[in-house]
Amino acid sequence: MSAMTDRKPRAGQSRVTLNDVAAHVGVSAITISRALNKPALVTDSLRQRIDDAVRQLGYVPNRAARSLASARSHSVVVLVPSLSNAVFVDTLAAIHDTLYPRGYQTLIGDTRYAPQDEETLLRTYLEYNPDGILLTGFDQNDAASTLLRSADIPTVHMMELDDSGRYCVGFSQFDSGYALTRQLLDKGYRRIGFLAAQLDPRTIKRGEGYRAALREAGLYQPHREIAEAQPSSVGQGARLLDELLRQAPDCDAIFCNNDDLALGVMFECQRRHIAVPQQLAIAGFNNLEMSAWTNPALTTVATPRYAIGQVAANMLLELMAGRQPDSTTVDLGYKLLVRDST
Amino acid sequence: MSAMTDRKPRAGQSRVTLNDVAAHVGVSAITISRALNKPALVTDSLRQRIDDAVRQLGYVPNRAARSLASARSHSVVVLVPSLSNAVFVDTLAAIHDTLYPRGYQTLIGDTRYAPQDEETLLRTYLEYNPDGILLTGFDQNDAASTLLRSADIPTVHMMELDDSGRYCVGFSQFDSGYALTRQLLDKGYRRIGFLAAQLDPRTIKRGEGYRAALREAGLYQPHREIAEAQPSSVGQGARLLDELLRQAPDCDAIFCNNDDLALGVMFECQRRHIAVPQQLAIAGFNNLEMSAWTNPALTTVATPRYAIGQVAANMLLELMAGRQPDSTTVDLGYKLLVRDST
DNA sequence: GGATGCAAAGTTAGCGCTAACATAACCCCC
DNA sequence: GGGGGTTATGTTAGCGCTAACTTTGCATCC
Repeated sequence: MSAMTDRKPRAGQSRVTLNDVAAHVGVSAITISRALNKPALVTDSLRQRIDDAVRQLGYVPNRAARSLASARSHSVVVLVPSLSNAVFVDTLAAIHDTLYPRGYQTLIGDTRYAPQDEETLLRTYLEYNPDGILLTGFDQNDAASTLLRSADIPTVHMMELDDSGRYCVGFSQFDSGYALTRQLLDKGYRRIGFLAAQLDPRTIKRGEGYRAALREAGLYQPHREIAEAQPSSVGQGARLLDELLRQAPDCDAIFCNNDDLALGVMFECQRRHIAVPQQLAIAGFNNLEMSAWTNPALTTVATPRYAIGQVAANMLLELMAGRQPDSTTVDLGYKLLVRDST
Repeated sequence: MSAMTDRKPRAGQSRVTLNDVAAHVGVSAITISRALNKPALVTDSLRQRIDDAVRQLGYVPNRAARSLASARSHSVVVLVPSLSNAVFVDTLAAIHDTLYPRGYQTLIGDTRYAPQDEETLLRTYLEYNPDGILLTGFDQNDAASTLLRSADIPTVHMMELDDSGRYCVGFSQFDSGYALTRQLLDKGYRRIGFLAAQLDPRTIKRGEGYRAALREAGLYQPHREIAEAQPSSVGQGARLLDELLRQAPDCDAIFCNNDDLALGVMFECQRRHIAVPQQLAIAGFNNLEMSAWTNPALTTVATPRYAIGQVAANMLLELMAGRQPDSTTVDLGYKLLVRDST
């Protein structure tokens, strides 16, 4: 009220700044800054007037200026290998849900399973001066590792476990592959095939679990295993089944490294009139939403992807606050879901 | 060479800056800036020395400072309603592929189909001072529209068309729904059901296309239509089929608004021993990767989502460069894929 | 009633970079 | 051989904000 100039932001010119708001309210810029960032430091009535002015002028803070002045960007970079995979999308959702209320913006990068792309993305995103970084797995290439080390920014790895002292939240990929295979063995299957695509480190570790379980049972036969570097997909599942049945026609069960492969296998079985699970049992991995609804319902491994995002984000919050998390490694386990397809 | 100080960046202290590089090379900061941003302005030999120094010191530019000094952030914000939907993921990939080589970083926001979340996200992302904005559809709420207007940043809308003068790249949702229904009618189906979930504006428009086609043929019956506000999913497809068959057991075809619904319907038909397409034809929408591999293969509508991302990003590049695109609206069409499920 | 303390607001300087202008160096040509 | 142009580099200032310190105002207490 009283003698306030009523300039409204001049259209077409530069955006409204803190100084504009300050002039409008009749206080100094720092007071506006405080009212917005540390409201407790400003008297109620003044804060009220400031809030009104902000709204009236349509003030939008400039993050670049804030970041430059405070050396904190309030941004967190998350790199995932794929956005086409529901696993990572669920994790991203959890991360956003955890970080956003705490004032951190999530910057998402899709590395497409390519360490080179991951390095490039990381390099670009470091320019944003993130306060924290969330990575998938430990498969960074040398250049990326060097970047990370010299950037010296709190970092948490997701999905996998490791005891090198790096912060990580996930589950044992090896164990989960082992357990699912063990489960098939316990059900009486003896000629168990394995189909994998993409061949990222986690896929490979699950394959190792499969192999270990079969070796232990004296039933491992290399020709029952097909690993394909192409991305995982339903079509890939159908193709790989064809290939597998050609080189090992007597398989009685198949461990598909991903539910989408399993779906492709299932449809291909329908086309070939192979009864599931009577003639061929099918198991998948990840428990995608659809997997409960296939016909027959798909046996799979439920992975705690939302929880991983939550716990990793919370661990990162601790690190960004300069505190030490209780432990460097959090194992969130996995769960076998035995359904009608096995 | 010669008398260069060999200080290496002091670990633990603040990051290496342009000035550090300048001091190391023995030139002024602006020259380093130029060597990195406009290499043609610096002599080859000097640029070589600068590049070496940058590598040696591990210099990472500070985007906040750059953005503040130049009033250009080299960032583009993209808001999509969902990351669980392959449609938007493919569009995002196209956008990144188009913008990244041109020096723009893509900031991804997931609005979860909620206009309120979209507004909040937009508000936050505007703090990054994006040079351009890509939005999905036109369903921004009032506050978001006001924000957009006063921010005065080049904006392109994706997926839908509109003739209000806003820039957009997409296809006619109404027409595609109409065309698919028409196709079913031409095949001789007379009691065509419609299943929709999510009920976002695009879903609704496709439903209107369905209705128009049936009305035109004198075959529209409201009880054959079910629209559910919950997100689309395979499980939802199974549930909605149950509901539909309860209120309209004599349907001879079903238009599912999304391929994942169609997949759920297909599995549910298998469970109920309903022959597809003999007893019930099924059509989906979007042509997800899996749709070619279902049993029977799914009739669906292929949507040009990658092309939409490309064209929208290119249009945005034009706008950000201050040029006028040839037209405000680009219709990329759609394609009926008639397969065995109808 | 003046020293003390605390709360609320202000002043100053600078984060790291680049726009805009200034200068220096060199070339060309009549 | 000096005006005019071109190219390569430097100087200055400031983008919008906040950290750190300073000032002001006011209540409190012996």
